[in-house]
Amino acid sequence: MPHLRIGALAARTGTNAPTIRYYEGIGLLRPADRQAGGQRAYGEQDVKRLTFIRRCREFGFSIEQVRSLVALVQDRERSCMDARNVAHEHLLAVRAKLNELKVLERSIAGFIATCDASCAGGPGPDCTILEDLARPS
Amino acid sequence: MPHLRIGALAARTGTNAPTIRYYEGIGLLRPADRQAGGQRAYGEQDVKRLTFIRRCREFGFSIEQVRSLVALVQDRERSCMDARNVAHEHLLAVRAKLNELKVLERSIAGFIATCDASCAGGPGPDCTILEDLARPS
DNA sequence: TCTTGAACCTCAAGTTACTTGAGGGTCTAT
DNA sequence: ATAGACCCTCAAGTAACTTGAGGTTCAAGA
Repeated sequence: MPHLRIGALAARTGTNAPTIRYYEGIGLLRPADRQAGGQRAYGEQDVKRLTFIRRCREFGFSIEQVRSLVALVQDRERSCMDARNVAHEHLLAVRAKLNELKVLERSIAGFIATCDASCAGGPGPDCTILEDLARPS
Repeated sequence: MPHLRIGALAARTGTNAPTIRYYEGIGLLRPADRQAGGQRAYGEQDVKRLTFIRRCREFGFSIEQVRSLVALVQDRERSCMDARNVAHEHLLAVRAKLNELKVLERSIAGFIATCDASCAGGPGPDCTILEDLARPS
């Protein structure tokens, strides 16, 4: 059983050490076993758990959502359907964000196009674009 | 000259009062004039400025970016081309984020589809989806 | 004129999800 | 045995606000 120290666990999971300690602190990871000298010692189970957590975080789940997802995994009685529902709710949020960003992208691209068209010659005190941005909608 | 109090300014700009005070505190808005009783008094110029700031924030510019954009507007010498460049840099960031989100959306949708396919019958202790999420990539 | 209630004031602390820093032990290899 | 990498704890910093406590001012109705 090769046990890992915190840095190795971090490397294996795409995390870093302070974040792992932070997760332990907020109870997302169980208090780690300690070696003789007091350093944290981890096993494969911890790699799994932390990988799960990181993946969920990458998916944009909040810490609290991850917490319930972790609880779901823990509890053999409750099914993955509960997780599915959490995920579905999140999917809707992601799609909404996606739409917002698309609108945003167009707006900025439009702004730049206008700049390029009307300020092409260089600095001009008659450029009204920044003024436009300040106009109430 | 109908002067506005903070709540009216907030309403006109889609902000709220504490946020306006916060912006004043960090120097994004100039210290507001005060009425007899010490309450803040605003004019049309402030509506413009705050509208500009809010719009930039909605565009996802950071406070610091907005700060430089505001400085650009202030400075008649520098042109809108400078603003264009700030915007262009931001556009690239938005596009990157957009791509990330698209990938994310597919991942979650895939997760849900898998759930629907393999857990359709209801809770099952043999569901491996949550296990899968914990597998190292 | 008085009084209520909404809107305002300041200052401090809370939020999210971490990161960074200070000051000091432990482990491993030479 | 000693250097250097890695680890420890605890506190504070980050972004961009929001929330709360405790108190003042304003506008309108009785």
